[in-house]
Amino acid sequence: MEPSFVEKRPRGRPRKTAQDRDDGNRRQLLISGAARLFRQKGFDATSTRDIAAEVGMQSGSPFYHFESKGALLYAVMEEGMRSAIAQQAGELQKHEHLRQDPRGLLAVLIGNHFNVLLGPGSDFIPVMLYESRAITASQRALLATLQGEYEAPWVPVLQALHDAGLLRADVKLARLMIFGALNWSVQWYDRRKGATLEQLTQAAMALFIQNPPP
Amino acid sequence: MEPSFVEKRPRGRPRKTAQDRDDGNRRQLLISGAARLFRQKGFDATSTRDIAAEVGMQSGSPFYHFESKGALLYAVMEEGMRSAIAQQAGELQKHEHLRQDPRGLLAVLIGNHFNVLLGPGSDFIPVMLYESRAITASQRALLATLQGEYEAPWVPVLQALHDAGLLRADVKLARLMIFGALNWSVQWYDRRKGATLEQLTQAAMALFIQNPPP
DNA sequence: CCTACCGATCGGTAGG
DNA sequence: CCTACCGATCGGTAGG
Repeated sequence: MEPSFVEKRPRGRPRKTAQDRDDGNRRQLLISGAARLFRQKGFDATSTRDIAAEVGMQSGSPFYHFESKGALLYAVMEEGMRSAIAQQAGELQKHEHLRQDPRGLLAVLIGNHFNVLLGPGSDFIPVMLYESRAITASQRALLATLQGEYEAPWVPVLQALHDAGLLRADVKLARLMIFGALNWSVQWYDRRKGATLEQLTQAAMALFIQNPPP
Repeated sequence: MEPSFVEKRPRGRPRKTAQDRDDGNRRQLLISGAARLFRQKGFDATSTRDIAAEVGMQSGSPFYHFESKGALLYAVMEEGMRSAIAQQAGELQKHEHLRQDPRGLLAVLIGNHFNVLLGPGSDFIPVMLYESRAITASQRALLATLQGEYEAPWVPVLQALHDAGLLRADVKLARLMIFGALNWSVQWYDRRKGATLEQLTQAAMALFIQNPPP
């Protein structure tokens, strides 16, 4: 039998080095640890003690970096949105040659969105999607601005597809339903089995987009 | 100024009559009150005291009817599924003349699903969709059986549409994405403004179903 | 960032 | 079904 007072963390708490004092290092660690737990167990079911333990801190220490548990949740969401916006912009730039091909552009947007939702390190946006009840109205308003920024490139693409007869539904409702179809994948997609993200993208395109008229 | 000790509920607690002792009456009241609050605030953010107050009981009394808060949540979900299954079966029977028309059948299924999600008294299924993290694995397995029962009529309809060239995506992925598109409406649909459920159904049909080949 | 702690709330129960 | 209550947990803080 091991004595019960052995430390669970190897070598006790992390050593303090000059690096550690480097401002936002620990703060970032808290944000990503919180994102992981919020996604796994939900916001309410995750205690600030859980989060502290996840990153090797004592129970009161998260409050040195964040005013409140809610502020930490909001930080997760905001960081998720900002990085998703940047990632999407990068993909669009990489495929700039598709500028006149709304079909190809939609495939790029959908593929990237699946990556944001289900790819590696993809805890932030699912948390934002499924925990928005837990933030304040003014935080929700701030996030809505970022969401508008994220959705902005989709609008002309969907409109062009509509005009070309490749997307028959009302553009606004189509956008809401397409995002629903994609966002829901968080509930059922299993990385280890089933389709790849590319196959998901192809299926989505086949589902939403009409056969080009001959 | 009104004195602050006035009772908020008219006439104090409800009188005990022979009706009230009628077994499942209070139990049902608890289930639907809990459904309303779970949907509004989420499972974790709703206390059993909130639920008791919602139906005019004292704080300990819900536990006379349910073993635990979790059992009450499960009761909400199971009742939601059973009633959705029954409602769907009724709609299909009412439109039996569409037996050879998979397009028409899908419109019936989608229209009914929007009603289950967004229609009057529609708290149960949204709770089931968005609080499944809070139930046990064996409860989840029981619900999965009911969900399979609910989805069963969709499968041959989608397969027939696929065979007819009206649905191009892989049938299983199409089903998952269609449910996603519909279920997500819980997050954005506002009964007071925007489209009717019929318009939603039409938009969904236009989005998913190809133009019939000439 | 840790230690030690507080007040509030919560799910649940005994006893009637 | 109510009254009175318990133990546990939680978000958060003072003081170092």
